Amino acid sequence: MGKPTTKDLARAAGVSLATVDRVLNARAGVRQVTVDRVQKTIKEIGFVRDLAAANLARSKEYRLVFFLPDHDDEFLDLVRAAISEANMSMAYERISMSIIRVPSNDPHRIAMALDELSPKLVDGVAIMAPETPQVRDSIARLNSRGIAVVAFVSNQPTAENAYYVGINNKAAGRTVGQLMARFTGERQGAVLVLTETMQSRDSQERRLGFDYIMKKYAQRLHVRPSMESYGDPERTAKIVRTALESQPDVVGIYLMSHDIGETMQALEVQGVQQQVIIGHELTPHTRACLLDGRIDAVITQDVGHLVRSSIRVLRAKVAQLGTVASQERIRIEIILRENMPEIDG
Amino acid sequence: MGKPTTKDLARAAGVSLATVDRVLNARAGVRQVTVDRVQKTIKEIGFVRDLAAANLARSKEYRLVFFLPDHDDEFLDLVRAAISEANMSMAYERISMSIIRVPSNDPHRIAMALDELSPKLVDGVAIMAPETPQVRDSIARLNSRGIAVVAFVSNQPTAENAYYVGINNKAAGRTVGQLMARFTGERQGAVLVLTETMQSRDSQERRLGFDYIMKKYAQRLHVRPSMESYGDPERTAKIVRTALESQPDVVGIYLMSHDIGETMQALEVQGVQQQVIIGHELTPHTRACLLDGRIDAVITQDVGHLVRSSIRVLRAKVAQLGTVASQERIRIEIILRENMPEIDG
DNA sequence: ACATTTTTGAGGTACGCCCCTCATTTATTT
DNA sequence: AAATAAATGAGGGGCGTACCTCAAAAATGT
Repeated sequence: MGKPTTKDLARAAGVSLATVDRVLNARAGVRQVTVDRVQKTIKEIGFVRDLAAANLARSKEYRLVFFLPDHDDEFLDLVRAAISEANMSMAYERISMSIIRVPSNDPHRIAMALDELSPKLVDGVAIMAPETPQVRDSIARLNSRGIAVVAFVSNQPTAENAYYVGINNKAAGRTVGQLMARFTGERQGAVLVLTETMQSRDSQERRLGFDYIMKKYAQRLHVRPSMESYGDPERTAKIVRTALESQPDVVGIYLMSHDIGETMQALEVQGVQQQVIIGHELTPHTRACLLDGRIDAVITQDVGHLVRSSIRVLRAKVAQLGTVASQERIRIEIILRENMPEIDG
Repeated sequence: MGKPTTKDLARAAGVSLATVDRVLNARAGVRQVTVDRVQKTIKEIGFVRDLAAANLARSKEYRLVFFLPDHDDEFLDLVRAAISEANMSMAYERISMSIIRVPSNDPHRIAMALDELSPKLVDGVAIMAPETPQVRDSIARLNSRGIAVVAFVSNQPTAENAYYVGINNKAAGRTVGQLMARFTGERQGAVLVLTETMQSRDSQERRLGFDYIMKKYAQRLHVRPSMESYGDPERTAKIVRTALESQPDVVGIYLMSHDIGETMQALEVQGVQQQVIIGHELTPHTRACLLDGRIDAVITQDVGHLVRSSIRVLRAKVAQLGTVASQERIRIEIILRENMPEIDG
C-alpha cells in the first residue's frame, strides 16, 4: 500500500478525521494531550501530508513578487527572462510571479514600495536592492505581516529572516584572484579593478576576497585602487584611458560589475591586448567576448538557478516546508570558452 | 478569476466534460474535427491541465529506477546519496526511486537486468552503463514497453529516445586542456594522462577534447599517451612510478577517471610537487586535495543536479510534459580551492 | 429510410485534503 | 449533582481531474 493518508492517521491515532484535520492545520479546540498523540502517530507511521492535494483543496496559489532595480542591463535582462520562463514552467505548481521595478538608488522609494505589499495579494517577495536601513526595516515589516522574504543576488545580512539567494561575493572575489594569479603566469605589473560603484556591499566583498588572494599568491602584481564608473559611459572612457596611459605595465583587469559592456567598450577603444581580463556574469556580451578571446574568464551565477531557487525557498517558507540545502546553494561558476554552456531557446 | 479548468474548456469548446476528458487523455471515440476544435480552444484560452489534480485523481506514482555500476567509488557514493536525498524531498511529488546495481563491465548482465524491468512496476529508468550493442538494444526494448529512459552520466549516443543527462565530455576535456595550458604558464615538458580505461567513450571524448586544446594552445607541452590503470592499485602504482622516473620533465597531470583516489595516492608516493594536477569530480577526497593544494583544479558535474535532472526528465517523459531546457543542462564546473562549495548536511 | 456504428453527453465515484456545521461526549466549574 | 465550557465525532461540499457506465444523438452504410 502507498503512503499513509489522513484516514490512516486518524485510525492509527484513535481519533476522528476532524481532529486530525484540526491538528494538521493548527486549529484551536484540541487538548494538548490529543495534539501530542497525533503528532506522535504522525512520526510513527511516517505520515506526510500531500501538499499537492492540500493546495488543491484550499485552491492555494503562491503569488510571488520579484523586486528588481529599474535600470536596464544585460544581467537584469537575463533575470527577467528567467522569471518569465519560470512563470511558464511552474504554473502547474500553482506558483505565479510578477516583477516590480524600483529605482535602485532610492532606498526610500524601495522601502515605500515594499511597505505597500499586502499579504492579501502577495505571499512572498524576492528583493534585489542595496542594503540600507530603510530596506532592512521594510523587510522586518514584511515579515511581521506574514510575507516571506528572500534577498536576491544582493545580500541583506542585517535583515533577519531574509534568506540570501546568491553567491558568496567574497569567495567570488577570491576565485577571480586565483584565476588572475594563475593566468598572468609569472608576469609582473599592475592590475586594474573597475566597477560601477564601491558603495555596494557586493563590490566591497568581491574586492576584499580579490585582494586577499592577490596578496597571498601574486605579490608580483600591484593591484590598483578600484575605479568607479558610476554607470557613466563618458566617465568610464576617461578613467580607462587615463589608467592605461599612465600605467603601461597593466597585466590584468578585473571588471567587477554585473554589467561590463561599457567598460569593455572603453577598453577596446584603448586597444588592450596582452592583459588578462576577467569579468562577471555570463551575458550575450560576455559570451561573445569569451568566444573571441577579448575576455579570458567569466565568474558567474546561474541566473535560472537563482530565480528557481528563490521561488523554491519562498514557496517552502510560505508552506512551512523544508528545503534541500544542496539544491539551493548557488555556485560560483567559472566560465572559460571551453565550458561555456550553449544558449538555450 | 484563476486558471481555466476542464469545465471552462468544455464550455469554451462547446463540448461536454466527457469529450474534453477524452481529448485530454487521448482516448478513442472522438472525431478528428472535435479533437482539433478542443485543441484549438486549449490554446486560445490557455488551458493547462493541473498536474497535481491529475496525479491525485489517477493516484499516479512515478516509480523510477537508477541503474548503477556495482563497484564502489566516491563518485558513486555521491550519486547514491543524492538519490536518497531526492527520494526524501520528492516524496510529496509522488516520485519514488530505487537503485539497481549491475556489474559495470558485463554488458550481457546489464542487458538482462534491463530486460527484466516490467512497465507494471517501473515507469522510468536512468541508466549509467558503458555503451554497448546489448545495452542499446535493451534500451530500445524498454522504449517499446513504454518505459522512459535516460542515459545517466555515460552517454548512449546510438540509443534513440535515451535523453542524455550529463556533461559534454569532449568539452570537459577541452576545459581541462585550457586550464592545463594556462596553469603551466610558460613551462615546457611532458603532460601525463591517467585513466582507468580508455575503452569507455567518455574517456575517449575527454582525451579528444584535451588533445585538441593542447595542440592549439600549448605546443610547448608534450602530451603522453593515456595510461590505463584498470582499477588495479598495484598496476597504478607501477605505471605512475615508471612514468615519473622515466620522464623527469613532467609539468602537468590529467587524471581522467571518476575516481582518482588511487592514482593520487600513487602520485603522492612518488612525491610530486611542481606539477599541475587536474582531476574530475568533486568528492571528499578531491576536496581535501584541492584544499591543501595537491590538486590544482577539479572539473565536475553537480551530482545532485544530475540526479534531480534525470528525475525531472523521466517524470516529464512519463507524464508527456515538456522540460525547461536550461534547467536540465548539466554544466561543466571548474572548481578551485576558492570557489569550492561547502559540504552540506 | 432503415439499421448500424460512431460520437457525444450526462452523471456518478474517486483521489487526499480543507473547511464548515451541528450534535454528542467529556472535562471543568460551582 | 447540576450547569457550563471545552473537546471530539460525524458528515457534507468542494478543489480539478481521471475514469467508468449508460443513454441519447449524430454520422455512416445499404
